[in-house]
Amino acid sequence: MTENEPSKPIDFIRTIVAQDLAAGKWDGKVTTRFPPEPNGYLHIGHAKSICLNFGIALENPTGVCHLRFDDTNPEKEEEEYIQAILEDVKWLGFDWKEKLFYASNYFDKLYELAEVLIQQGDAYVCGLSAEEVRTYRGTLTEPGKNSPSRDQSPQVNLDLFRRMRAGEFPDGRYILRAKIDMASPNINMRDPALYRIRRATHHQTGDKWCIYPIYDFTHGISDALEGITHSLCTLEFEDHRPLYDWILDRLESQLKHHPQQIEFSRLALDYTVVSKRKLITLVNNQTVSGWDDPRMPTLSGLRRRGYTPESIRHFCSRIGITKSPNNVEISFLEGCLREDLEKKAKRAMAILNPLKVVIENYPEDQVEEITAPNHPQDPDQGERTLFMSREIYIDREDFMEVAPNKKFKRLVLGQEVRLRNSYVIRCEEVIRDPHSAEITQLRCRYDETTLNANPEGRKVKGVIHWVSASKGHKAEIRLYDRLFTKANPDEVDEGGDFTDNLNPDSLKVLKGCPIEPSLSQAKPGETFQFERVGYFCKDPDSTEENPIFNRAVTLRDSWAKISSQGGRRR
RNA sequence: UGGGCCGUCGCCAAGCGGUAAGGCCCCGGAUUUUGAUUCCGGUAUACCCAGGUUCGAAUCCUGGCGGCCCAGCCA
Repeated sequence: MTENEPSKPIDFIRTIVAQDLAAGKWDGKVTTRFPPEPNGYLHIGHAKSICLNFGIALENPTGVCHLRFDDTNPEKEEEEYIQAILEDVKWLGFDWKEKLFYASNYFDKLYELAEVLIQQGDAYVCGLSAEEVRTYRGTLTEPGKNSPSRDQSPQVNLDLFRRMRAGEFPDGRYILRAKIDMASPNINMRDPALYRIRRATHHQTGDKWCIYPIYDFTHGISDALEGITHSLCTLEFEDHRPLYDWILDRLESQLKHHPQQIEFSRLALDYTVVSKRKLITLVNNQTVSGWDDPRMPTLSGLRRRGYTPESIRHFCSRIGITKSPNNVEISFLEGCLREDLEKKAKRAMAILNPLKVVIENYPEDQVEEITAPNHPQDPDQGERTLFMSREIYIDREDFMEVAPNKKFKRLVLGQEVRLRNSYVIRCEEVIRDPHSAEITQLRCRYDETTLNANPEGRKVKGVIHWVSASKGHKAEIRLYDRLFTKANPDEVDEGGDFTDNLNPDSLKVLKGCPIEPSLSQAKPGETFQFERVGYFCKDPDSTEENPIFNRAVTLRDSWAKISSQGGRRR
């Protein structure tokens, strides 16, 4: 599944893996894992991690990558998310084979190891309230204070812990804590919590447990139990590595395996948010239609928008893996999609903003079938049939009564233009609504010698797209724009939040857009290039009567650049 | 502020003491029945700053500056 880039990117993590392999470390094995918590849908940031972990496994003969649900917080997790995550990883193109795990698979073992820690004097049951624990922890600059429970004997701790498990205490009454150092400059080492009492039904283990282990305790042990060699995570866990190592060191006699945790920077995309907390807010506020709204940076949203797995994998490969802030421009992602779709998407014509054109010298009842290639550079993609008729629609943007400048090469009153895959027409007259003065129709004439042939003695430089008025179908077209108006949505005034920067125009719905008939056979999820406009993906909400197309991304538009420079010279 | 991490072109990113890869963007130009694609060509005397070591520093040393993360019984 590696992308065939000219220069294969070898990052610092792959370098470490290669060195370990060369040194014969880990018995020549490399085992990674992708450990999502099922508390939301996967997004583009997860794709980076998935491509890294599964990518490394694929690149090495002994490589294996596990998919493990980090499901230690039943209050926030749901089965629905598990199914969505499984589907998204598969869709992205990766296969965990039989290596599907849940941290909850290890709850018995985890409990047993917690008792070992207690017996070794490395953990104790603390009776402080949540608020007290916070106060005792100290601050960034001041050391914390020892809990009164800190020096209880292992016997007392063991008894209390067993009673915690047995359900003798209410939620929050006690926690199990590691006994490390309340004065550590690293706050994560100030006797962190290992287990809490929480009477919540777990999506995998039901009501078997009323105590649940915390991430720091669970993660490293799960890694060790699965024989993970390289435990890759994002930078915010750098401060947790001493704890990861501390736990595995204390349990060395039990586990006999100590993976290496390596951190890399998480992905940040501009003009969007990549944080499950914020994404779930957008879903709950109904700012978007759901996790798979095409404006969402979730994998399901991108899929519905028209993104291909290849384009996302290529994107992940291009941004690389480092520890420096990975603030990537959204246009970079868009470029990856264009690049992929340029090769793959069949071409078609659709009119977003229709203007009727009547070709006066075209026979009233005549309809010509024109065969056009589905892809101009790739004959293997086949052909489709276009229908030429007396009345057609063109895009309003492709006509101007008077050319604004000499560079304008679309249709102008009194001038000629080529209809894509069809004839050259000349605009003879502009019909306006007598009241509004709005242009309602163009009267044109066509040159019947110009089908698949250039006209004699003159050059027609412009080509515009069109759809037959009588034979064309109608569709709903949804135009998407960035979800936020600021590159960094978190840049807000005092007291505000990221939703203040929502883009009110992130979705525009166009109805009754003329589309060429061949498009009606499209299947949901199929992507086309609407020539001269952009790439569009058929939405699953489409019906027979109302096909819906989502704009994945526009075509690059150098004319927009020129025309927006307005009166500026050159 | 204590601790951890980061700072090379607008963005991503190579580089690991020998005189700044590549990709995206951008700017020219060619071809084009998509102002798309494709194809040519151009773009950091410069590596956060200041000193120092060295024949030679983005790479080593010292000191600054800037940014990100941590005070959940979340992950």
